[in-house]
Amino acid sequence: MDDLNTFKLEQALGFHINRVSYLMTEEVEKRFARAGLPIVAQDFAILFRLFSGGVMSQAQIVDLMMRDKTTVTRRLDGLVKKGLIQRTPNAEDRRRFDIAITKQGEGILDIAFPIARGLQKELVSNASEEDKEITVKVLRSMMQYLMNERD
Amino acid sequence: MDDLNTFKLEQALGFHINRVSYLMTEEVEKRFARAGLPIVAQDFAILFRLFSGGVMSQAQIVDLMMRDKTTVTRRLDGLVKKGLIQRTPNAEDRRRFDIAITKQGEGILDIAFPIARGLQKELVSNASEEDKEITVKVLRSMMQYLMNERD
DNA sequence: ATAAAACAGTTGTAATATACAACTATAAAA
DNA sequence: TTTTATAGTTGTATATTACAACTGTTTTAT
Repeated sequence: MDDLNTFKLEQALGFHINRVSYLMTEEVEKRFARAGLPIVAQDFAILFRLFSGGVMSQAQIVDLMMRDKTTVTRRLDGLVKKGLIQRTPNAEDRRRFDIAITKQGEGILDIAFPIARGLQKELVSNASEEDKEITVKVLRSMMQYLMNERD
Repeated sequence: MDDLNTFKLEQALGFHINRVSYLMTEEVEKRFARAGLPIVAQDFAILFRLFSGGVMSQAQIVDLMMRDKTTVTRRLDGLVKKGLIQRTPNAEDRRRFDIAITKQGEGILDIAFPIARGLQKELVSNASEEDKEITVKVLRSMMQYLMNERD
């Protein structure tokens, strides 16, 4: 079951996780586009974090996104250009910017959130509460292991 | 629980799936690189499919990878250049190529497979057999839903 | 039988995503 | 006060991806 000759991809957890992740992102972005929203999934994640968590530094967003700071700089540039977030110099530390979602960004989020949330619900509509909880539990423990491996 | 103001990302299934997918790919590629393997996760998937499924056309690989045919052409170009697969003109249909893994490709797969499989096992080492099965079941139903949405 | 449509694959090109190296400016530590 | 660390940007390079347009081949329709 576990060697190269007998292993079946179709029953491997990792295979399913990657595929669902890919398809889910593709589908939510298709729906965003259909609704005329000028954002991709990553943008949505940033906007949502800023909405719930409030003002953040770019370094904090780097941690959340797990991308290089230069990558984050440029993605935030894009969101600023679209008017969805704003950079304000931080008062205490003049190296920093405070990144905040704008009213316009909130307007986008108001439309994007039900779309993303709706897809999620559709996807697990035939799974029991218990099964969903178990799935999250398993995924969370995988995540924790991977985060430890990371540093 | 389900509106923009009260929703918690940390208990959302979609969030975990995306994050685990990202971290898992990153980690397996780090381990491939450490072992001196000249492949990324996508290459591994192709090599593995060719090994288990035998010779395929590029169109079949397109379906498996869920990428545009031009993208697949170029990724296969890379694998041919590395000597890990080979293209042979198909005998019956002269538009087609038969794509096959080479001896050298199998050599790489012999090293890559235990690495990928080992990581998978580490990741779910503290989950029960039952919980793993439930997780695969949930993911598979999500996948099916998304595949239906697709066309 | 032949014209039209579909299919398999490639090439040109452009967009997007990503990060490393090197940099500026500022703050914290020695 | 000198050194080191932090926050963020810019230059540059690479990888991934796909659309449009193309060639050649096979299948379908007329």
